[in-house]
Amino acid sequence: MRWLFSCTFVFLYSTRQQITHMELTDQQRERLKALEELVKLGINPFPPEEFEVNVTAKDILDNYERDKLSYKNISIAGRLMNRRIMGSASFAELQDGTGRIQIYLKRDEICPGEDKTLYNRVFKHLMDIGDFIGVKGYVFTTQTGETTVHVKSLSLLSKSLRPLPVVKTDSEGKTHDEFRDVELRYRQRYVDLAVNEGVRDVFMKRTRIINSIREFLNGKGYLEVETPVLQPLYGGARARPFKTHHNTLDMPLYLRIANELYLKRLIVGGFEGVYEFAKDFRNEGMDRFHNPEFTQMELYVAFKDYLWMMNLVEEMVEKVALDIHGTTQVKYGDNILDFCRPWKRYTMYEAIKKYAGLDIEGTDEDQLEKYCRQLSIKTDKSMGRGAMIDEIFSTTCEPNLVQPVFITDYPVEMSPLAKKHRSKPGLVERFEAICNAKEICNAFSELNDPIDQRQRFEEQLKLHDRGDEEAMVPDEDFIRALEYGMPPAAGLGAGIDRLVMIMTNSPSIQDVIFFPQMKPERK
RNA sequence: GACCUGGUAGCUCAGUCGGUAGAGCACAACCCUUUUAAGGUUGGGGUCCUGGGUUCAAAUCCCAGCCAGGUCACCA
Repeated sequence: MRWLFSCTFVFLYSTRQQITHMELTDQQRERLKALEELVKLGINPFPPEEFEVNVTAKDILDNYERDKLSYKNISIAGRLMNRRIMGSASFAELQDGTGRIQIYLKRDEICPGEDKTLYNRVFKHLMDIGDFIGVKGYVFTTQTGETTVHVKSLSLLSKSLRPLPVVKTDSEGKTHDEFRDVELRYRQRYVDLAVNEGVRDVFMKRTRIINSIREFLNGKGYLEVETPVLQPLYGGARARPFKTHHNTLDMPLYLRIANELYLKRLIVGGFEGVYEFAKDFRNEGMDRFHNPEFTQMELYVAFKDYLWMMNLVEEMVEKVALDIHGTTQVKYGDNILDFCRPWKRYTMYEAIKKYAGLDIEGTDEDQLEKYCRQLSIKTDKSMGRGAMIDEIFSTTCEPNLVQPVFITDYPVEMSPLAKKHRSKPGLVERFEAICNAKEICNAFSELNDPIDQRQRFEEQLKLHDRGDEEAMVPDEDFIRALEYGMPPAAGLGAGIDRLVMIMTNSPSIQDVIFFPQMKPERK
């Protein structure tokens, strides 16, 4: 109780300090003055009472014309976004969670008696753009044909003390003074969401995409699970981790870079289909395709292989496109991407033959190094066959892969958790789905042979000792689990952020993550 | 990490050859009863990212730094 009291006291004290000592802009001072005057008039600028809402902006705009009788007695709340005051009558715009609707206020209707303060003083001078208000009244259509709420009573629900950018759209649909500065938009996403039309829609689509995938997987009978974010050993991907420390246990912990090894332990335990939408963390560079924390959906299904998983991925992503866009064709930048099944499938060797004109099947390291030189790809001694093939693929093929495509059968060195190919030595049973030149999924027939797995980990350890910080560290408990026996299984990792980028035509990963990572503001 | 570009009013942006800092929206005051990027009149508002330097004089030129975006590298 005492600490609560002192916290509250410190909070109030520091708030007052800030308000009195912080340098305020003229517009902030105006709003504080308005707030004081409201209090003097007996109006609480932050009232606690519920304001009962019985309709949304979208509901009115969608249905009023068809069903005018239902909109005689409405109550709606939202943010005041624009005002056009014409003496004793005014138009304004109210924005709620569903959209914007025009409201109409007449002095003598909201102030039927002698006292015109509510209109003349409160509405015209003490309320500002950004304030939350509640109105009651009825819906009508103006002379120019705009569906509008005729206000009979008006109340202030929450005062806004900072000026919101005013974004306007003209009759041709052109946006003026859009809140555009990306740094401000990402740092103050609340403002971005409040004033920029379309931003909210991107994030609503993000949730719908995740729901669509979840629905699909639940429909197949797979179980959504949760596995540790804090891991004593990081594994399941090639990446540098974030390291942290547990005080009581006095031991290092890592934020997960993947959850693969935990989900496979669950397959060992007898679950036959498990998935998780996982926040993963990778301590690497950032650009418009990489945020240090990102969302990956991983799925493991017993008794299946990577060929089966390819069909599932096609079905799943096609469903997402249909759920979000109603068609398999999705506009991204200058391209129309078509997710209609079946997608093209190339082995990695076929892709390199097609796009680089090189036949690398059966080539030795010297020959590959020569090819790399031809393509001006830098090589070093740590690079084996696999690494060079991977490099050749990413420089010559990937940029050309715009339409969704599966690339299959990767070199074994790059895939320490994938099962060796049933018929092609040196390769593993793995595929990536690539779209718009970026990987969106990665999957394999999971390696379930504990002896082979131990050897792969040992190979990785050698790479690690040579200075490869991304090489995987051996996980003895995982091997122990495999030794008890894991059924054959197909596994998948799907980059949710990148899928959302594509489905929402967003050029940067920061556009699909509410609060992308940023350096602190200097103050 | 390297290179390129940018940072000016609350927002969006101009700012010429180095010579007292500009516009639109927003804000304040006034007018206006169906407007809609409402309109009209008047007015206020600036650490020109920060710190140095050159100069009689710097938003502007030079150097260093901070933040952001882009390209590359690293990385899936």
